[in-house]
Amino acid sequence: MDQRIGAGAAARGTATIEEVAARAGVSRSTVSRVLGGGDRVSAEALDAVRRAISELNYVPNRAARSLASRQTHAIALVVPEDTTRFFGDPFFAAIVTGINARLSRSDHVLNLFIASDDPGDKATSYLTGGNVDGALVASHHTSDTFVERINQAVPVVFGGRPVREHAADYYVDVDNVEGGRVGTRYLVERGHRRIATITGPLDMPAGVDRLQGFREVMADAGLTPGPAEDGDFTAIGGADAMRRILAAGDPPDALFVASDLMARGAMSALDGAGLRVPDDVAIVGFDDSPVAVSLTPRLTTVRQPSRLQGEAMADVLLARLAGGQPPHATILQTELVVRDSA
Amino acid sequence: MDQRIGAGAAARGTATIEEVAARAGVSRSTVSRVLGGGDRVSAEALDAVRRAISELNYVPNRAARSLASRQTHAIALVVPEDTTRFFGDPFFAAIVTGINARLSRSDHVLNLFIASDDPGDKATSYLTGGNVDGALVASHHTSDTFVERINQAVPVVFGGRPVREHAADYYVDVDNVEGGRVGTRYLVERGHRRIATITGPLDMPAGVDRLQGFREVMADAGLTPGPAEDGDFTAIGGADAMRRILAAGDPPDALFVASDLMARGAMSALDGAGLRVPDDVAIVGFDDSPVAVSLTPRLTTVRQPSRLQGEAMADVLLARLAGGQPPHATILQTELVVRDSA
DNA sequence: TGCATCCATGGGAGCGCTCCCATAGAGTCG
DNA sequence: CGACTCTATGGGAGCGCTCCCATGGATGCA
Repeated sequence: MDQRIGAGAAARGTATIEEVAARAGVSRSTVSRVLGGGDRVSAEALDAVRRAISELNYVPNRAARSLASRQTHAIALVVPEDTTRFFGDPFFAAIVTGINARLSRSDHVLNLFIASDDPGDKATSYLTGGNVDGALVASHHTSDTFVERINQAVPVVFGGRPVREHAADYYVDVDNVEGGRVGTRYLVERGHRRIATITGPLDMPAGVDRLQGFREVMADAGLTPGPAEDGDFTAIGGADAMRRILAAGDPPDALFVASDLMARGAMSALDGAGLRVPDDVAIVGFDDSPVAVSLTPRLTTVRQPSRLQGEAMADVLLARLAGGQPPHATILQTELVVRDSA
Repeated sequence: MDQRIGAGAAARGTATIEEVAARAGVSRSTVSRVLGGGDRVSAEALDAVRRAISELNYVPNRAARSLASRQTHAIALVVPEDTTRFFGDPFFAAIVTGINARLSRSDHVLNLFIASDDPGDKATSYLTGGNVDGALVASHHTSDTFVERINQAVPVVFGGRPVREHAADYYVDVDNVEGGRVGTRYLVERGHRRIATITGPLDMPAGVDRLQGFREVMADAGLTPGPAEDGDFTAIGGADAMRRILAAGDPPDALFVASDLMARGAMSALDGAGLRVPDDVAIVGFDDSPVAVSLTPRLTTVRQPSRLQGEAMADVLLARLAGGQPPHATILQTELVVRDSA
């Protein structure tokens, strides 16, 4: 109700640092030191302050702290324009979960920005205007100009290798080339010979790298790679790509598909064409997202540690903010999960 | 690079309000008034200030503003524990998009909180500690104790009717009962008689309400409702529910399914049982999320305006914060989208 | 013409915190 | 034992803004 707004504004009078100090019988400065980690504070003082804090249920005022320290303790999560797609993909869901998990162990808050490339955009000027300490960019497409601008204004960590990679950039990625190799190698080892692939968009490093892994293994095995069709990392795109592959004649006996979602599309297209998985066509996906086990047959897939990737992104950014020297590139390993589709 | 951190901290010296004032030849106060909406400011002053702002590329310092105004201009989006599910559902993706769209037109920022029910939880004390102006709660399950606590500390708007509805609560929901009626009525009008339903979890209002709509129409039509099985709003749950319905014997000739995701599961189970959609069993889903059109046959479904729901949630909260008197309940209408599955 | 009223404007005070410097007391060392 | 160092502590200043009140000029009305 409305009085709750009023009450909120009043109850907002959470204790201040002065009140905590008074109760603990120390000065403001000592409380501040305790808040900052408890260095240079005697054991008794530390104890008294901690007790006062919990008795008064004291929560430091972020605004005051930011103003004085010139740090915002806020981190932006910048999400590419196409939100529905972003959130609709379990891969991103896992990343966000990981970021959050790491951040909840720090005293930073996550600000969510659905970024548009609108020049003079409010969000951009907010980010470059000193209102966040750093940004996590989950864009997997061309690093639009606004990302460049943000990258110049505050420390940024990219999820996935940036499109226009710059030596100064920081990013956390999965070893997509090796993932592509692992998935393809499994198919080769199982005796498949006519192996096609459905790729991610080739303007995205993840799409390119997985395809490269596929090609390397095929070449090493002395096999001619089957068709490679772009499935756009979506279920619909995967189905379309599958139909194009089938329309080309000479159906493959196996398929390396660069995402689980696309594999789902491919499987339904295969089904429509009367082909059976894995008997007629074996399929290996990529992600090991929840959809992998929801399919029939359950999908054999290359697992990428997406949640971990989110945590690592936050980790690297936090390390940079703390003045550390984290590596520019953090590469996480993939793992094959064998189920029923291959 | 690291010097970028330093540069950032220095470049952080975005112009201050005083600098803008000096450049515009007015006082700090006048600039502040312009920032606050430009009331009580002469046309010339207004113009000069606006020009100075854009020339200096001035962005107000949020921390200082918050500290002085005792408003944080931050709004929390509280997401239930189960993140993967939350983000994995396109329904929620649409809601988040809507919230963001509305907020980007205000000067509020969105803080994302993946809430755990951990008592003494950092996030909870942050939220109740006066660090946000209000919260949007996307929980569709039991309103856990932490939500209660937040609800007492700051203005909250719920997405969906709260489980334990309280007269003082604000929420934005879809007319689920009517949606259930619309979907079922279509099936009845098409001549189907043995109509079963797959429901959402019955501890969620959306699950209960859609079922109620289904039952009402069946009763009005003088039909005996077929089995109602809980599909948990997931694809897997939908498939399981479908199998249970089939196992009960006497297969229905139509199905009202309370979400598109569950409809997808149901369709694959039907397919496994050798039954054809819509010839053997007609299906009406609920949501009209992207999966509806990705299915074969494309799903006839009850569209709910999820993006709009997100916008409305933000709208109501903003209105409350501005001291307005928005209605406690905002109910959005559904609409039948006829495609190929029924 | 005089006085009340209104408006645009300027400046002081203060939001709650951190940072820096000063200080007192306790050790340490030659 | 004096000079020095080190540690814990307190308090002033100031972060950049908003809010409130005072001011002076313009306007309205009798």
